[in-house]
Amino acid sequence: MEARPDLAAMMGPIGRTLVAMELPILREHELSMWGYAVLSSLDDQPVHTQAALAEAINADKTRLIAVLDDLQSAGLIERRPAPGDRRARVLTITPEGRRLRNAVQAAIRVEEERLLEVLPPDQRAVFVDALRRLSAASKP
Amino acid sequence: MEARPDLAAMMGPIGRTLVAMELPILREHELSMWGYAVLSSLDDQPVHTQAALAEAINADKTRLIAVLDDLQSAGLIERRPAPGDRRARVLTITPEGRRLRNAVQAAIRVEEERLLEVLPPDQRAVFVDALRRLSAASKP
DNA sequence: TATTGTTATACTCTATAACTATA
DNA sequence: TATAGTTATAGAGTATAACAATA
Repeated sequence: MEARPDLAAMMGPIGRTLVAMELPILREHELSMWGYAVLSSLDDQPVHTQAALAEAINADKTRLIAVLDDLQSAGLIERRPAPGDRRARVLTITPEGRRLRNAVQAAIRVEEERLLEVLPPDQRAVFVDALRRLSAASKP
Repeated sequence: MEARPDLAAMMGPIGRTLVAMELPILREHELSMWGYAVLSSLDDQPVHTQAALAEAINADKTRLIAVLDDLQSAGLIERRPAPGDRRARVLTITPEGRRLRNAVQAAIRVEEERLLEVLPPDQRAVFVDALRRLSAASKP
């Protein structure tokens, strides 16, 4: 067993660097971190209840409400009553929301690739693929 | 440019899984997350001011004080006045502190390796090495 | 004047409980 | 009775400001 720092001890600084890199980009687009998470989640497919969205992005459903209010009043998402259940709200991203989300993600991607440049070229794809596998296995 | 989730979006769930895995181990040894971070930092070498320790583990110096009080009264660290500067305190880990730290880290390592089993064997070392490079580059 | 450790205070984020309207 | 969304409240964690001792 080789000596190395704990995984969490290594991931902490990387995570802080990623957040510090994203915050200016988000602020430039007048979007909060949670707002961006919501847009990213809705970009894949519409969600049929706010509770489901909260669980999908690991947020508290009570905390999401102000976020959704802001996104809706900014015209980035739509909150329509669900056809079958008048309690629920169907959440969809608007074309403008998708445009904004794509712009933000593209800017973030540029910075991410810059960070990944500290890795030997043949390690980069392996690292990203490993992250994908581990995050998929960490869903619960 | 291949499509993939943001790095932060993938690291979030992994980080939560790691924390959820560590908490029971820490509780079993009656150690807080910050206490473990302090012991791990001091295990490498003594630190000559509390402020330096705070910066090393990315903590607020005011928040560290209660943590150090607990560790000291548990006999896991020593806080001695610095020879040259009577304001400062030299922080050292005790033999018992080192024993505890090693036990906790060994238990964490077992669980980490179990998580890494979702990766193809030839990806594991690459992933850990990439984490090490990225965290080293994320120090500021 | 600046720094070390400390205490006290304020603030942010998050979770808990309670309410309404539907089912 | 249970669930979706909402609101209001309480709690944990964190940062900010101010202090005494020393440099």
